[in-house]
Amino acid sequence: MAGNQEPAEQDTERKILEAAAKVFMMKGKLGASMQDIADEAGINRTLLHYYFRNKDRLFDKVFKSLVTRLMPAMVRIMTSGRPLYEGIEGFVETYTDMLIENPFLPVFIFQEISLNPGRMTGMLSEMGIEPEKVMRNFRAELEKAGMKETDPRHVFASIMGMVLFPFIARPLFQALAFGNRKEDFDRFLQERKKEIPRFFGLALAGSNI
Amino acid sequence: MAGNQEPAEQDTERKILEAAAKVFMMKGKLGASMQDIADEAGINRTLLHYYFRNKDRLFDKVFKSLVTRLMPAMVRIMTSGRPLYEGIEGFVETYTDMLIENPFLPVFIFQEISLNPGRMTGMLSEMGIEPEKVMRNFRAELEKAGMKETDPRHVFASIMGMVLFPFIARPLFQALAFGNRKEDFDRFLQERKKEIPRFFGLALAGSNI
DNA sequence: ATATAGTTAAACCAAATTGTTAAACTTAAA
DNA sequence: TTTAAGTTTAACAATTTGGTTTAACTATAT
Repeated sequence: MAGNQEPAEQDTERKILEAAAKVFMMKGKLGASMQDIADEAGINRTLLHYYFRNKDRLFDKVFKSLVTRLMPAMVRIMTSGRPLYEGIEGFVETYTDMLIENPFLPVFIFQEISLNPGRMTGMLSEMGIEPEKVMRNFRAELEKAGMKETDPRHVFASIMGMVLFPFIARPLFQALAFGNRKEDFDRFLQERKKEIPRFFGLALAGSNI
Repeated sequence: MAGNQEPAEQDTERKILEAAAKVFMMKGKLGASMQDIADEAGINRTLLHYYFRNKDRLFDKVFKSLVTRLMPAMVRIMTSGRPLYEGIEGFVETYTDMLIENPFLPVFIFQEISLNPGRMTGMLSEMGIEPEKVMRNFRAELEKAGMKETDPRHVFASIMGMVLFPFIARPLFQALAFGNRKEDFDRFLQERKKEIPRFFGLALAGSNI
């Protein structure tokens, strides 16, 4: 074929998706204009439509890719196969690092699934995630670790909440508890990788007396 | 003065604010139109401008009132004066109940402070909240309870995260872990009032061996 | 050299939304 | 009954935005 600029084509598409993800995350779906995204990507607005037809289709692509980035880690904790404490330690570490790289991700995702809850259900099965199976695995892990009597969903909600809170509440929390000193907050996030597992270790110890 | 319909006037203003809060929470600031709010309040759109001039002023009023509703409970936990465990128990209970009444509140608030972080700092001092003082109190409480070596901010982040997570992730979490059975999810929220304090009790026991 | 995908520029339309204005109507207080 | 605040209706201007179209330009593979 003639005129095949494959590298440029792929590069542009990637550039657009990256720019769109950034802008969508920072301004929300409605707050972000196609022009904003074009500017961020350093291209013409017409080209956006050339590649992705319209805003909805672009947003869907971006959103799906972000969710699939967020979810696997979330599932991994429940299917790790390692002893609970180490499983938690590994999960908290990698998940926290991922969130440090994408600080706007959680608020963005949760806002969007709150505005459009119907979209999720289908997306989960598309990703090959089977809730019952995941939950059964997780329960088995907990029993191995000696937390027989605890509903695994409570443990799961606690872990997720503990990891996510600083990111979700960041501007408020950073102002309230760190006098808006970003460095202090960042150090806190690093500490948290040890502190959350330690906390679960204590609870396990307490329950095994 | 002539033509003083004070009751009607107050009633309308209240109706508008309630409607606006509901619509803003469900659709976000940008997703909500003045017409939506007028419809929800059962009044004419013109009247909205008559009372609140423009969308920004209306939104500010609503947002401030929602934040002041959300914050005091958040501060109370750190200044309760009761022994830690009971303090946590009471906080989790009242906070959870409040969130059950306002399920969209957290996502809405955190989205908005994420989009407009600057607004918060001023709002905090307006509300008479002094971060340092609150934090000092909380640290004292923790020491009394025997958690001397723990940074109070970690405990705070953990409690808040554990309480908030089910609400923030609701559509996703409810689908993943409860097969979208609302009743099961609601029961889970009730259980959580006991489960979170129990968890902290275990951790305390573990740390005091 | 030419055909073609990629890209830009410019102009444009259509829809939605905010905010404003003027006029009329309602109701209750004075 | 008059007055004035509260309220509705209708219409309008201004702006933003998404989306489309057309023509031109670029670079490259054939």
